[in-house]
Amino acid sequence: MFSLPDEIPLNKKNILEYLARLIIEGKIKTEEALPNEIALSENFGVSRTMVRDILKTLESKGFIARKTNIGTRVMGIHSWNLLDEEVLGWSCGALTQSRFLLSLLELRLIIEPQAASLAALRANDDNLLELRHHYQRMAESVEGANGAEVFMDNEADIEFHKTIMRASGNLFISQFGGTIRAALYHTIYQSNRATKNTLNSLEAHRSVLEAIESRNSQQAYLRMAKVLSNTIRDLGLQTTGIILLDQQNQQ
Amino acid sequence: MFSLPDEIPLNKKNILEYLARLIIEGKIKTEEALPNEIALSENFGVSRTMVRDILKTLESKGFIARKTNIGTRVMGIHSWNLLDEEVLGWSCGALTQSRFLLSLLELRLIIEPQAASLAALRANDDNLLELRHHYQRMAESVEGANGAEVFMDNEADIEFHKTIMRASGNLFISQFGGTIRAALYHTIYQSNRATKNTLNSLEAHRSVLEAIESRNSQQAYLRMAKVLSNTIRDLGLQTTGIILLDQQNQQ
DNA sequence: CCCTATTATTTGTAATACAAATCAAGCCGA
DNA sequence: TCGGCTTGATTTGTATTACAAATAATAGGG
Repeated sequence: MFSLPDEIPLNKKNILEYLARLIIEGKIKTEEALPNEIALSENFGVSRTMVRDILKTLESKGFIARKTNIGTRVMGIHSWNLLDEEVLGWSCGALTQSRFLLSLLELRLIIEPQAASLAALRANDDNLLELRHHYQRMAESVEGANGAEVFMDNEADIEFHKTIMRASGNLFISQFGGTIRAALYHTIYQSNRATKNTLNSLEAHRSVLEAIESRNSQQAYLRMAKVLSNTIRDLGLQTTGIILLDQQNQQ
Repeated sequence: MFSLPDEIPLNKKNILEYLARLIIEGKIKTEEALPNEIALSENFGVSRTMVRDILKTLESKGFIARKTNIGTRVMGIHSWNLLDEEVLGWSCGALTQSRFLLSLLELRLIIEPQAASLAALRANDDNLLELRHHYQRMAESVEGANGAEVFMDNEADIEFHKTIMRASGNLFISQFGGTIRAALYHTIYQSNRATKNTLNSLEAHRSVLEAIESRNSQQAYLRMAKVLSNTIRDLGLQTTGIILLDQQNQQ
């Protein structure tokens, strides 16, 4: 019934990911029932304890629902806990790009400029120090590269954005850090930027940093919006319907 | 060591909530270690199986981390999965109001106007029908009440907001529906609105509905922002640092 | 034909045993 | 004395078995 590729060991993590991907990819359709726990344990050759553990995790991520004597039924995408880091990671590769990636970029475009604005008002000295540190790492990685292939330290990039969200002082916005990590990973995978774009991107990040350091919230907002717009443009996508304050409308 | 009030039966759900609240309220501090599984099972008088089940749930919600031979240590608030509906529900009562509630309202102010804008562009006929239905229920509940005490159907209110988020067509924004439910619950608990405010609120909701129905995204954005601003004002709070397009800046 | 009781199936809980990981202490040798 | 290795103890992780509880399906009686 179910079987993992031979080279993959049958541990909890792998079986979990295998089943999750089957659901995400639609191999197991919504409302369909999974075999009962004993059948699954025999199928995978693991104990029922482990099967239950895996099912419990799938349940907590919103993939399935369980009831006594009903069994396990698969839930639709609207029940999935997409903001969960693992779920997001699995989904990135699987879900047919456009809608998913676009939703993610829209979310960033909504959240991150506001996060930058709040950070400009609320960041403490540690936040500012850390932010500058991450920027330095990005800058050094670009300088260190030779002219031919420009390399940007993606980890530093991710941490830069995460730090801003933490510095926003908003308990909920801080939570999106993990979400962004997966997003950037996927983004970077798709867009192998040209030299010029990388340099532009670095410059754009620097402008955000400086706006926050100088406590100018509106400028931080606008510049972060610019960073994201560039990313979206580089990916050859476009977002419609997000209302952004722009340069002309500055108060 | 740990003990629930006598009147509460010792089932999984109750022990889970009990431990979660201890952590949220700070009775068990961050980085502190919990007793091992056997000790806990003896303490509560349940099997180790159940204790493990509970701990696994706490882990999935970000409250604790577990390692072999290290034991279970409690994590800080930044690890908590605040967007989880249950976590949010427990937190509402426990966390010292101001920071938590303010974060929640900021999040709504960031997300919901944009959701309304997107909904104006993307809502399908079913969405519109459902939205109008929820509005009708709100209106009827107000009309049905006598002059003395005006009653607003909160469930309809919640569903109204959830429907807009679903109609936004954004996979991630849809996820905030559950978050908003808990938020409104808490909000309503605090603010026993005057008659006038209730009528104003109904009117404000109607204006959002009409903007979405007429596919005017910017108007939907502005009017939703108004709804939320009113709520925040009625609670006697104020948000700073959120950048909103306002009437004067209409493009 | 409808209502009720029984049965069967599936998830939920318990108890026990052992495996695996990891920290700490002790030992040994250089 | 220091560093690395071995050994043991502790704690979580996995497996097995048995039984409880919930509920759908079936059979039986009026």
